[in-house]
Amino acid sequence: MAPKIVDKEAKKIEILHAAIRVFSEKGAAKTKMIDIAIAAKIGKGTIYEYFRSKEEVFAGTFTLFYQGMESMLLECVHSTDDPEEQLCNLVNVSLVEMLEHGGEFINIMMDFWAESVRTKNEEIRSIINLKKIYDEFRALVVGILDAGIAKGVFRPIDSHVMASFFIGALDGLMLQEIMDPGIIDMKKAAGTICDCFINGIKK
Amino acid sequence: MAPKIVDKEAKKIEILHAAIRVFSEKGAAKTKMIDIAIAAKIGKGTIYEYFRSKEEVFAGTFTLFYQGMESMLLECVHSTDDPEEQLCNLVNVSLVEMLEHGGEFINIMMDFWAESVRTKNEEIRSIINLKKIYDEFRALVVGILDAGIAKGVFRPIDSHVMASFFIGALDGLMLQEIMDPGIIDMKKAAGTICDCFINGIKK
Amino acid sequence: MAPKIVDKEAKKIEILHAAIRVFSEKGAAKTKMIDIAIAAKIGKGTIYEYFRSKEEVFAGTFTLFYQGMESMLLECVHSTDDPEEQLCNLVNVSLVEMLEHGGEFINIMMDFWAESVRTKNEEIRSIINLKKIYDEFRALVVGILDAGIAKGVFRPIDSHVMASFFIGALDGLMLQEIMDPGIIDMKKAAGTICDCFINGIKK
Amino acid sequence: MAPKIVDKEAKKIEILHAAIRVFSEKGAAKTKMIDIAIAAKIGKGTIYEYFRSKEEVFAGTFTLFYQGMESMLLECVHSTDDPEEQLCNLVNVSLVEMLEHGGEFINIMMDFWAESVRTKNEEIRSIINLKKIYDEFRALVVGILDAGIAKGVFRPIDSHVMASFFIGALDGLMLQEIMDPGIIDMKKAAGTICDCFINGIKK
DNA sequence: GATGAATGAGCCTTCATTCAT
DNA sequence: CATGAATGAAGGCTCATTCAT
Repeated sequence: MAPKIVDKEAKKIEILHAAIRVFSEKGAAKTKMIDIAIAAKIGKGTIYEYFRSKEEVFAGTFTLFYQGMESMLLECVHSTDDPEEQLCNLVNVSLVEMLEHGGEFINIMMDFWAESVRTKNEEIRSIINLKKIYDEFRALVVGILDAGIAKGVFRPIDSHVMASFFIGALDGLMLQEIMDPGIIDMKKAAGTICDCFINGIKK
Repeated sequence: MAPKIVDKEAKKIEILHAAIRVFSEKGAAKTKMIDIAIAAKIGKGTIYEYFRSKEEVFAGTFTLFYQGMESMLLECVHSTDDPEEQLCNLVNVSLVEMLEHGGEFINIMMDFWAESVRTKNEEIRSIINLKKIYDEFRALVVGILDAGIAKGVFRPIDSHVMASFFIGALDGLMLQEIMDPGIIDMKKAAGTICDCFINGIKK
Repeated sequence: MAPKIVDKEAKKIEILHAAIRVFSEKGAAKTKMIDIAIAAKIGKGTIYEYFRSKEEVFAGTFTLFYQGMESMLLECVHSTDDPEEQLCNLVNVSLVEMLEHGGEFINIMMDFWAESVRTKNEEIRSIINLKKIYDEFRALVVGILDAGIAKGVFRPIDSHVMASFFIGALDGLMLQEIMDPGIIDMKKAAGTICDCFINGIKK
Repeated sequence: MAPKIVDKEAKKIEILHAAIRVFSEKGAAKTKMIDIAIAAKIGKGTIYEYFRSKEEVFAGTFTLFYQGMESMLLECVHSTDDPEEQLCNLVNVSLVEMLEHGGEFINIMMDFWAESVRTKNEEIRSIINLKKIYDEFRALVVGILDAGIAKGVFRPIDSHVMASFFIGALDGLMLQEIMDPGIIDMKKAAGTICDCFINGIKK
């Protein structure tokens, strides 16, 4: 029984990874179930053994994405106590690592954004809840900034606005990278931005 | 003859505005031609008197958007010679004005991003050419930064990376505003960001 | 008043000739009202000043066709009393003259055939009544053949079957000419066929 | 695997037969996909599992028709060496057998003629290539006639014109039968025509 | 009268989902 | 369990017809 469940779960993840590949390439709206099936090397009907609908597959990819992102971010923050270093870690992880290890997620993110804003399906809305996730992300950064301010490392800036700005910059850079892959030297950008951002708020 | 042309063109624009409203609300993929027709208070078939296909309507909304944006940005830059002021103008226009006067465009922008990256239709690709538009936008900001560096107002930072960062931050902030309207006090944010950004690169 | 009516009638005929051109080229089913309007160099709506529907235009072209054909055939027969000559005249008129002066009719005839067999519209059926027309045509030929038999010029063949054969051959040759224009040297064919046909039934 | 292929192919043929029934009754242009689906007792979408478009279904019916006709004609010719008998066989097969066993084909033939002449779709044109088929048919008859002339059975007539005449007569007779079913006693007609035709060219 | 902009019924086609094997 | 053949709801688009000018 137990191994069965594990297998079921493993296959589900497999399908989700296939789905991510296709969503990322074609966009969720233009992806057909058969595309996912082919990418997962299974039959079209099999998907429905693991998911009730296309929307549920989409929601599944989001959950997978979110789990990965969350652990990445927390790791960044927990690896040090220095606010400056924490921010730099976030920049590096977001820009460099994400592009390298999860290029597909970046592309699919556009669909998450769009779906998150517009879906009327309450179940989906509760899963692809980017409002909440951005809130959490902002809270994380606000925490770092406030700690820095408290330590006297940063100027007493408005940490909420600043966090939004910080997160926005990361998203916006990724967006440009998506629109025109290679246009931005991400390693260089990460360095410059850390530098500039810290500079802008340092006491 | 002349009034006829004006009327035809005016109706086209009217339809595009209706389309923008619907695209922005439902997303382009989930928008049906009948939705646009109803929003424009015309018959379904009438749209095809002005556009050859749904895709062409979508491309039309983009062109409308782009024209508005372009003139806005150029206005910002031409109104002064001071690099600092120019950057602040861009921030203000992007965040404050755009949200106020073009809330719909912000929403529809997600569809432009997605379509721009993924469409295989060459004609559409040549119209919704965000790669080119971002290039131009970056060039504009690079010009400002380089002027500031030349004047000795800014540190000798990598202006291309900096421009990407700057533009990214604006996009990213709008994105957060879309995800969660009202979460960011845009007027305040604009001020803080001008301040912080200039601070970060000022000599 | 009188000239008005003449004008109306003249314009109707003009439109019908335009319609014939287009029907003949594209086929009735694939012809659009706008095609006819353009061919007639009038506005789309104007057609409806003269005809109630596309079907009525189609029926009109048929009537025009039928009138022309009928007078042609009768002329053939009335120009001589000799049965052999009458048959040869029919052959010549059908193959040579028709192709030369009414190539368009030949093409459109396929649509008359098809519509005649299949229309369920009783009004149309009563106009495009090829059953009746072929009956008349057969009766005409049967008359010639019977006259020839009575005169002792022809063998006592079954004149009804023979007439069908005769008419069939003319239609069938035109059909081949339509499928592959130029494949048949019609002048030569007319001669050979007169010769052969007469030979086959001559005493 | 093998049985699967057979089944798929069998169902395709089944659909084609249903399509032929409907095309033949309503005409290809006025036939809707749903009509074919109902005639085949399947769902509308199922047709698209076997054919890519309505046009392809139409082309399929033609191929079915052509295969049947070709084997029929060749059989006629191969069953004997006597040119006279070969011609009579052709007459009999065309008129009697075809009407009895393929009445539907006769009706649909009008659509083949029309489509063959007018389609601009190159793929369809290459399938419904009546020009080629009539060429082959004429060549077949020319061969018989030339053999008869060589044997001294037939007069030295122009065999190409004669073949066109012969084939034309068969088509033309079927056409009259379509226009007015039963008007022609085909068995009698076949006999009379064999007789007359042979008589007309016999030495 | 003549026109062409407007209309919506109707059709082809797609694709998510079902279900018999 | 896995599959893919079957399905029909749904949507983009066409075009005959209407009607205000």
